[in-house]
Amino acid sequence: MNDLYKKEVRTALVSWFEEEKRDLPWRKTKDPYKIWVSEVMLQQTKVDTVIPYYERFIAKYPSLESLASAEEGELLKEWEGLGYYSRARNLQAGVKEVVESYGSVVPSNRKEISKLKGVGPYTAGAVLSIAYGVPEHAVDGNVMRVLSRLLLIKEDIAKPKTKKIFEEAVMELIDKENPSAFNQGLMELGAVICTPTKPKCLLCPVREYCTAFFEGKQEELPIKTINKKTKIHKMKAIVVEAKDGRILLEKRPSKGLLANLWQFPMVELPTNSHSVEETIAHYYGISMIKSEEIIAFKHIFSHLVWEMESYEALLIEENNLPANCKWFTKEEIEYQPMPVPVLKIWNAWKERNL
DNA sequence: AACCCGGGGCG
DNA sequence: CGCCCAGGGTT
Repeated sequence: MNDLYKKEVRTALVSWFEEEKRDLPWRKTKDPYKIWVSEVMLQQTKVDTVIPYYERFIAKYPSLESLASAEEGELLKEWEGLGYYSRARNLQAGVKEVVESYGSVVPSNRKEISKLKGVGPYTAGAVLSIAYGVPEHAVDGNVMRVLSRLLLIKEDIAKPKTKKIFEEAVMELIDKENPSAFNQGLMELGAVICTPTKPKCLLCPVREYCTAFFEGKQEELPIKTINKKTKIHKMKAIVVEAKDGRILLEKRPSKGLLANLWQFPMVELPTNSHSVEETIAHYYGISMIKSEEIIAFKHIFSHLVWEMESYEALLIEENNLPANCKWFTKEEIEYQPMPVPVLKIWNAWKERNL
């Protein structure tokens, strides 16, 4: 890359961004805390989904201090549906560190900000450049895709080592006068123009500098090796209502998938020798007089699929429950953060019974 | 370096 | 329905 090429690329990118950028809530502020929150949410979810979550979250927790002192259950309820719940916990842990050890000022250098829980190389660079105007790289999947095409980088982006190549490329190209617009411009380009499939090259502000476009290879980049196969778990869940109207919930293990969240009692299929209802009733030590299928759906994420069916059941008598089970009033359930598949069961059940 | 962690969207 | 997307933490 010669100096003229670099200058022309960053000028074209930054002016395009300033001109065309989408009007997003977190682009109205330079508050490092709010930028931080938005970046954590955007790591896992598309912009359109994040917007309402971000608005509610900032309204409820407008400052570092308010989030630091938040009750965890309430925090997770705000996060409900976003997934990756450990990131909400890590975000709060990081925010607490800032309040307690940095006088409520988010650090403005990579070394210190990277010590915060949940702040990795990407988030560090994003907050530093966007909130503080520090010329630091913020390489995410969008940036790797854009640069692999622009500079015809053929390394496998699935390999951890490869990210360093892109970080160095960003540090060479970055606009030191406006690192915020430069980094956001790369990501915006990846989001709206330089998309994974069918990139809109004819609308691209840096098309004339794009090596892959010149060679007609933009659809072949980036190179990425395939990921692993999906595991399938078929589950059946039941909604058990006691005579006093309370509902039985079970707490998930403290580690692993959806750690510590509450769900309806469920068993993995197939069950042999007994019906699903009998198996569940036996396992949880309860009795049921009827069960009826009300909903079926599946829940997908990168390496696992649940196929769940919900049953409703009626409790005749309470026996000794497993230690991780508890009766909740219907009101209490509304304040309980739950996985989306469990929520769907609950909403379907309510629609039929309340 | 490999694996784990949700949920949504697309063809 | 199969497939893709993605950054940080843990092992």
